[in-house]
Amino acid sequence: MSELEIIYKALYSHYGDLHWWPADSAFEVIVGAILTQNTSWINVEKALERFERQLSPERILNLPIEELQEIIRPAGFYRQKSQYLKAVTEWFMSYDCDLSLIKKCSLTVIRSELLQVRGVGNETADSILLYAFDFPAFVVDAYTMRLFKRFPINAGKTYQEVKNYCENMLPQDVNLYNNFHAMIVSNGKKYCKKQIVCIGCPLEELCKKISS
DNA sequence: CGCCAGGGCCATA
DNA sequence: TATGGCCATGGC
Repeated sequence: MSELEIIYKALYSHYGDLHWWPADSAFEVIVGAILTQNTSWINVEKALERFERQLSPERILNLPIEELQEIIRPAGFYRQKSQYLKAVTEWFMSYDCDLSLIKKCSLTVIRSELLQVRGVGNETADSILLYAFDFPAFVVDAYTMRLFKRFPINAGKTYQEVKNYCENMLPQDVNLYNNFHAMIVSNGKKYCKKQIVCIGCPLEELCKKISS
């Protein structure tokens, strides 16, 4: 069993299935993925609530940029993110907002298209692929990097290296990728911010074993 | 008061 | 390829 699978099992025995992403629709996942860039989720929730149950591609495109900025202000970086939201929504509209149409395409095609959208980088693209469209795209984020550095797992230095390492090491399973990232984030918010071995962390025993 | 949060863009070397 | 500055709010 690989180190990754060992970590997964340790986390899973504690967290179980988290059923991410916390959103009511694929489009809300897309919006949330933009808004949460370098931003705490609690602030993203505040911004999402300010749409007052009226979050649709049409509305995002029709809203004057100033009004959109005012709505998403609590999520920070609101000037750039308002532009990003309009850009990614335009891309979504190019598929007529049709999920089945998007899912018929290959992961590679959709990923490269997303990466050409302003404001969509590696992590945002993979988050959208995995959590909005159910593609087997492993999501790497700051928590993942930190976690691997702590153990340590030499998965690589760049985003692509770490992503490829994980995808090659694990079965390409949407549900596995979904819950793995969800658990890494959930655990990372609480533990292992500074110390290598954190008391109470589900990975505590594993940390001790590896560091010894 | 300072630090950071579920990044990405851009300029520079 | 690899740094560094910048963006902005809210919690601690």
